[in-house]
Amino acid sequence: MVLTTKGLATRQRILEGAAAYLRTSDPGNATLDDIRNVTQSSKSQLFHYFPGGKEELFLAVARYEADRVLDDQQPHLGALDSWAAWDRWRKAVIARYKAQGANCPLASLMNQVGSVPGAAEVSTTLLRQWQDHVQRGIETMQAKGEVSREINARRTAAAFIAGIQGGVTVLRTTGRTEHLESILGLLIAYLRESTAASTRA
Amino acid sequence: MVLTTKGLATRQRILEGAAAYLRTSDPGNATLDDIRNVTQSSKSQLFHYFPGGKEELFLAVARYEADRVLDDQQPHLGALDSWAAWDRWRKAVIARYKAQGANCPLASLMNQVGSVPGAAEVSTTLLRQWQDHVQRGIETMQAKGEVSREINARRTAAAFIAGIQGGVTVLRTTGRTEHLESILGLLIAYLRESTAASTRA
DNA sequence: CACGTCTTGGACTTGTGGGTCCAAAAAAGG
DNA sequence: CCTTTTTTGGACCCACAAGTCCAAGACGTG
Repeated sequence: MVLTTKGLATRQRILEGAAAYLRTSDPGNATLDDIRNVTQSSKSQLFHYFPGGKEELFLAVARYEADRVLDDQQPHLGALDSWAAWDRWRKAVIARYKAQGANCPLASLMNQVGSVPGAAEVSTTLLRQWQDHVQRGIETMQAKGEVSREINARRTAAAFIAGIQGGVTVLRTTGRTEHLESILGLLIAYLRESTAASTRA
Repeated sequence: MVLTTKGLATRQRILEGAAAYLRTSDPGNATLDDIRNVTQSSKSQLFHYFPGGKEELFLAVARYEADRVLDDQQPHLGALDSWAAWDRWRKAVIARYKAQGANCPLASLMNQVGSVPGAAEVSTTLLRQWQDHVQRGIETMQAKGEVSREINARRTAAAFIAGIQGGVTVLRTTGRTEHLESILGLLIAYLRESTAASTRA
């Protein structure tokens, strides 16, 4: 399939329109007709630009959204080199998910891991990149002597990822940000207190 | 609707069969015909015992599964009164979810929070009960002087819930228990180290 | 302008799955 | 037993949504 400028524009319009729509409604119940309406396109356009149909389109949206997740945490996530930076990052994460509320496109994606092939790969990649950033942040703090060297950076970064995911899950379920704020605060406190704790070990 | 003994038995057969089936397959794609096959029942039986149709049946399954979640953590969860007890609980949680793997009935339930009315109530109730148990455990340890009184039991219990949820989410997505083990270990370590930390505060 | 390719509209097909209905079988009850 | 109520089987209906198809429109190129 060769695409002209016009074709690419249409494809992009569909992709972004679909992403925006899926962000405001349960992807599980979304239909191609919904996408068609919201993107002002026809059935043939949908299948022309996404020959794999619904599955291909939704996966493309998932990839698109996965990029946004990390972007929304920048520049903080990429430079966790002081407690102030960690704090800004914490607030950015909370703000992002508070604004997003009950509609987490990535969460819906993860639910399709079982049914849609490529979904596992997309979400696993995202989680890994996310975790890598946090791990680098911890290691940076260790290099500066702000975090004990006894902390296992990789394992602790994994805990951060789990904590955030869970906080978001609870937020999506109950509508309260309390859990997310609590776990993030606790994890950072754990890091900060590690220097003192390490003198006891 | 008045049910005889036989009727109740049939209803129960459907409920448990559906629960077992939904545990081994993505509830999002499950159909009433699937349930019909696996429970050896007819359409009329399904609608006779669950007049609300699919929604009512699935919600009943959700309630049924929600009870199992806490039961599977007993008796440990109900008596978090020593570090050994916390450790047994930790292992029970990990074992439960490791065995369950990618199919978490509750997770699927939470995804329907948006679309199915009663779903939010069921999962919120479960999370609250779960959190209450943990909170009581923390308070018990505080009473015994094993955990610093400066720890906010409620907030920390919330962090545990978020951590576990997230660990399970990652497990469902990637198939690895690493994150769940990491966050649980970290949270308990945080509690244990709090006594020492409080002497600094 | 003419030709081929890319793009688009939308009618149509097809499969599927939730839900309805009725008549027959089985119990319960007197 | 006979009547009434509950239980059951499964054919049927209907709506909806994914995907197909073709003809027409737009656009670039020689």
